[in-house]
Amino acid sequence: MGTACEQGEIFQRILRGESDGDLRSSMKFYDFIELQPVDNNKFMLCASEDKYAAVSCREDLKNFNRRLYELAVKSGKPVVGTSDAHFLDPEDARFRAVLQAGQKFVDANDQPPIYLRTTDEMIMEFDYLGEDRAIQIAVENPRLLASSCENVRPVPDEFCPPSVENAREIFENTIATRAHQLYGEKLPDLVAERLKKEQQAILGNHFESLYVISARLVEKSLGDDYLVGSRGSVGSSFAAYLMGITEVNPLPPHYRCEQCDYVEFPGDSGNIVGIDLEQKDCPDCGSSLEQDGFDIPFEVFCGFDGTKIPDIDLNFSGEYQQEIFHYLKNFFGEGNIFRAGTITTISDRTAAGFANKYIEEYSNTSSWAEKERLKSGIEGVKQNTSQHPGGMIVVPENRSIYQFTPINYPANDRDSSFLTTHFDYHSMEDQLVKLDILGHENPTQLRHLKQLTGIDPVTIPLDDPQTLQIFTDLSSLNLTEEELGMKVGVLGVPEFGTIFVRDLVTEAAPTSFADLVRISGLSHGENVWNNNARDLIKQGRADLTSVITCRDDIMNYLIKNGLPENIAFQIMEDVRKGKGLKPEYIQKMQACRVPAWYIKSCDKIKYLFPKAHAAAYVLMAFRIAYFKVHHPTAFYASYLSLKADHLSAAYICSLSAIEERMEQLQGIIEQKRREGKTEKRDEKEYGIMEVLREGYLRGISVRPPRVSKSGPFRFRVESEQLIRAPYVTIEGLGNTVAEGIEKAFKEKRFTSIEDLQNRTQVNSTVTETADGLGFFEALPPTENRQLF
DNA sequence: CAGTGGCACGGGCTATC
DNA sequence: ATAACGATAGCCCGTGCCACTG
Ligand SMILES: Nc1nc2c(ncn2[C@H]2C[C@H](O)[C@@H](COP(=O)(O)OP(=O)(O)OP(=O)(O)O)O2)c(=O)[nH]1
Ligand SMILES: [Mg+2]
Ligand SMILES: [Zn+2]
Repeated sequence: MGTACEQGEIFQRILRGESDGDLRSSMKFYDFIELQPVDNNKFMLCASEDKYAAVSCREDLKNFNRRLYELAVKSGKPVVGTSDAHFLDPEDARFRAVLQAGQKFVDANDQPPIYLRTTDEMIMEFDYLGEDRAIQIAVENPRLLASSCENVRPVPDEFCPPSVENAREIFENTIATRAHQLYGEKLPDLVAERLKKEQQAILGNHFESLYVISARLVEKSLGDDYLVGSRGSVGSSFAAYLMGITEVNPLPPHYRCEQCDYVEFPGDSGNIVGIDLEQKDCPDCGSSLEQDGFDIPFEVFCGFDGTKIPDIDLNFSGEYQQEIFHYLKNFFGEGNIFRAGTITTISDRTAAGFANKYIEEYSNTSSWAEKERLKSGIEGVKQNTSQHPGGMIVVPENRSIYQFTPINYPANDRDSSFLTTHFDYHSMEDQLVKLDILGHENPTQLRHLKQLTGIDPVTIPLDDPQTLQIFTDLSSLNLTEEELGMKVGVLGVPEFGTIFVRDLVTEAAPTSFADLVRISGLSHGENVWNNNARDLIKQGRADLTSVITCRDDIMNYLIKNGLPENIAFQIMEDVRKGKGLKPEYIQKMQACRVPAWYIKSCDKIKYLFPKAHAAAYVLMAFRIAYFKVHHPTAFYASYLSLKADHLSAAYICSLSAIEERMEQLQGIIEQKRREGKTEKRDEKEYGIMEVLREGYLRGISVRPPRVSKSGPFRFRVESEQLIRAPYVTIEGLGNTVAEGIEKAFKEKRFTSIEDLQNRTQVNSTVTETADGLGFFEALPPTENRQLF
């Protein structure tokens, strides 16, 4: 425990003029006394505060240090020279100034010289105490201090998995029972071998508890009638499939009989997934066979040698995420579950803003290079802490969170029901396990669709031809390309509806479920489709089945070409993280006659899905698409009530309002893009409007609920002819001023739209439409909002 | 009725899966 | 390098409004 700088207790006492005796007794608490260079305290000479009034020259500052030294010696405490370093080199003071200017400090340019002194510099700083003492302070005592510290390892380095009672038994029993349920009394060799391999790896790496608790979470959610979406690489695990953690079956495409034990792996069905197999009846009992299997290697999840520590990802309904958090906390206990924290840094835009501001206020340079220098100098500086989207860290019973990280309330909110780790989870990922409990809207939407139609999403036929057709043309939607302005009917289908994916779908022309999985892979990550697969297909060098569409493609292909398994795996991992290919890997690939285009393709990819994730997402997308084709009203209703909770009634009733809004949004989006803004709310709203518009074109009657007011509109005319329409609560619509203003407009209380705009003080842009008014701005969202 | 503290909302930026 | 990965969410700040206070 050292005495710190002039803000520390001891120095403050000196400034207050305390006696030697008092100072010495205060010093007892500390292990060593710090002396800092006098220039560190130079600011006192011209500071206006009272406590510095008596400090008038450098000699005064030296005298402070002389006195500290004497008292320390008398108290038997070692004196250590410290520089109070806030930056490394003197010239780095500029970066600190930029940071402070950005945070509205005044006089940011007045920086004390708090850089790291070299030994020689440090000796010089204390020469007024005499050379021997200076050396003692700068060299000998710091060494003494360092040597008195034992060798400590602040954080354990071994893997500390949580333990769930009987986890091994539960794990083994569950997968065995379920395997026999699905694949019969005697498991086919392929199934048995896969299970054995996974079981060994999972138990060997102490992962069974994570499987068991994940299964429990899914069970809990399903029990509360909230379906769970699969996600992540865990769909590569057959054991996970058997435990209900994922609905992705990683076995090769196969048939299986629900009524008897018949199982068939047709083999060599390379380009398709189980869903695409031709339908057929059980040769043993005649009932219609089930088809499944996406053909995914377990190693994508776990690696070959057990060094990869995977996580388990789950998509819960956003509405239900908190519920699961609490369930997890109750399961492991308050002190064992923490939400992972994240650390916000000063990044591109903020750094640029700070640099600009600094230059504007403190410097007159117009040099682009200097601006970039200042910007890059502050990039990456920690700014704030925040909450991880869904990462929950599990601390085993025999450990304490403090062995790994401090913890804190998110955003200093003491009412928060969760604490977050102060360090991000990467600092403890090799020690503790993390469950990724993400919130997503798909499960919520499917839940609504189930409620609206009575159809259970899991029963939806995944080979429904009309649903598959929307990825080709608009025939299933009874629309024309002219009407809709696009060739395919994927608007509103999750992760398929954006212009980029629409064009991709159009170009790639999928004809099977397997193709959809490929497209899902191709449409996520930079340089997977554009500048890559797309060109290769155009040039005829490859086709949809041979380009790289997901991580697994790479690993499988390289192993097939004769690369060692672990190298193939490592290359896959580097590629999926966008690291490009190391020269040694390129050599190895060339040695195995991997074609140049393939190597280049790997090298360009910036991010790549695992097939398991693509499959999981296509399953969800396909079901939502099924509703879109066969139950359109329910589809648009569920979509809009989830996504468009900001639309006012008048807006929803008018096609012209929608189209005008779309036009307006395009302008805003374009401008933001030009300015390099990162905010995407307008783009999101545009996407919603596209779906809304499509609903109209399909003749769907999308109407707001009949508004039953919870009270009369408060609507009054102020003396200065300013109409105020305070928020009123309308059941089902939440708080809105829209209705009241529209009513006033219809009563001709405004002379024009401009008049309305001027006198209502509504922030929205208002336009007149055929059937009312359009309000183009977000209104307060409400809970439990039902539009239909 | 001026002053003020607090809240809601929109917008900007960042993190993460 | 060519426009394009999609989705979800948290935190902070400025602004405007409102209720409360004295
Ligand atoms: N579109 C998109 N999806 C992502 C991105 N990062 C992650 N995801 C999705 C796909 C992942 O499979 C899923 C889970 O993310 P994880 O970080 O857990 O990685 P993943 O499970 O794929 O691999 P892992 O075995 O956990 O290392 O979330 C991304 O940058 N873009
Ligand atoms: Mg994962
Ligand atoms: Zn049968």
